[in-house]
Amino acid sequence: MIDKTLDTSILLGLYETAMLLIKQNVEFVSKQGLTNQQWVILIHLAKDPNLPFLIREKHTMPLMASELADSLGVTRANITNLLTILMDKGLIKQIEDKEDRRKKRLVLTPKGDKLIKLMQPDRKKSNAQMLSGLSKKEKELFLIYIQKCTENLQTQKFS
Amino acid sequence: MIDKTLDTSILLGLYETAMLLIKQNVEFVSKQGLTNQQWVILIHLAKDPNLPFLIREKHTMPLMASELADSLGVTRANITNLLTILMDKGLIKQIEDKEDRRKKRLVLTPKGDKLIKLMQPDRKKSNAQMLSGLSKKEKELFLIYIQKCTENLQTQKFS
DNA sequence: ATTAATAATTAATAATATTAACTATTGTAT
DNA sequence: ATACAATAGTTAATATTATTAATTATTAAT
Repeated sequence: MIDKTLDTSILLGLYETAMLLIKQNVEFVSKQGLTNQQWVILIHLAKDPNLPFLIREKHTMPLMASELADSLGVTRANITNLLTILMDKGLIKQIEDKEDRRKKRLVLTPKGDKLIKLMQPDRKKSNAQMLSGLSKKEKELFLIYIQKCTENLQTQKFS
Repeated sequence: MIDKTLDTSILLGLYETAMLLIKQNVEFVSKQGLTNQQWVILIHLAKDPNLPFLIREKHTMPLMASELADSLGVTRANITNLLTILMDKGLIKQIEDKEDRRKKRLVLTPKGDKLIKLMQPDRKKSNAQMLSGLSKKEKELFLIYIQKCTENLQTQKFS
């Protein structure tokens, strides 16, 4: 018999919430012909200041594929596939790095930029709906708890 | 330019935390030759009282495949595949429902039960580590916020 | 008695991601 | 200066995970 604990209830709760959240997002972005992963790449290139990866690390130069792989937690090969699709759609383009010719910097095209801007209002509405019923103070605490978890999960790797 | 908001920071934070959490769990359960989904099914059959699905709905009878599909948010066909693997491994078994012969109830075998019990100590340790640095009071608030999100995400479907 | 609904399964396929091998370029250590 | 390692990206083959559509069996509803 497994006992009921706060820790495990939180973990399984987080898991379920994230699954629902992804499902909803898949629905949202598929209206624009995007997959969830493609969308996440686009908001990275749009420098969304809410992205944990961009909060933790300052990036003055445009991102490259390997940095996206880091942030999304997938392989570079996978990122290559996703970027090819986004380039075929004309939403992003690669720029060669003059200083290091191995690197390719990634930026939104005007079309990609326009698409992200177009989706913003509905996106914000849907995000607000997910958190409705929580006060500003509660949301601030919520964010702190989430960030604490991420921190713990990332340092755990080295134990 | 996308603006920084509490709502979106929380949403993207949740997303990242869940991805890290799943990665860690995949590592944990793969040591026992399980995938993440297989593991989630096993703790359902072990009646883990921390599972949101089991908190929301009382189940006196053993679960059936369609209920698992509901809880995991996947198709019944997918569940069938997962159950076949778990039965081949001898971790679960099907029991025919006498009252309704369409239904098949799912239970752990002694081997499956033993495996779950064996994994519990490490599981609890890892869950505690994810939440280290948070007080009991903070954890209680955290759980309430998570449950509020799930609620909001589930009612949003009908808008 | 017929039709609809529910439960589970099967087969084919879609999607998503990984591994391993390869090219090109840059960094490092003799 | 040369050799070796490391980084960045790509490609091809494959693994995985999940879905859709069709099928069987059983039960519910009209």
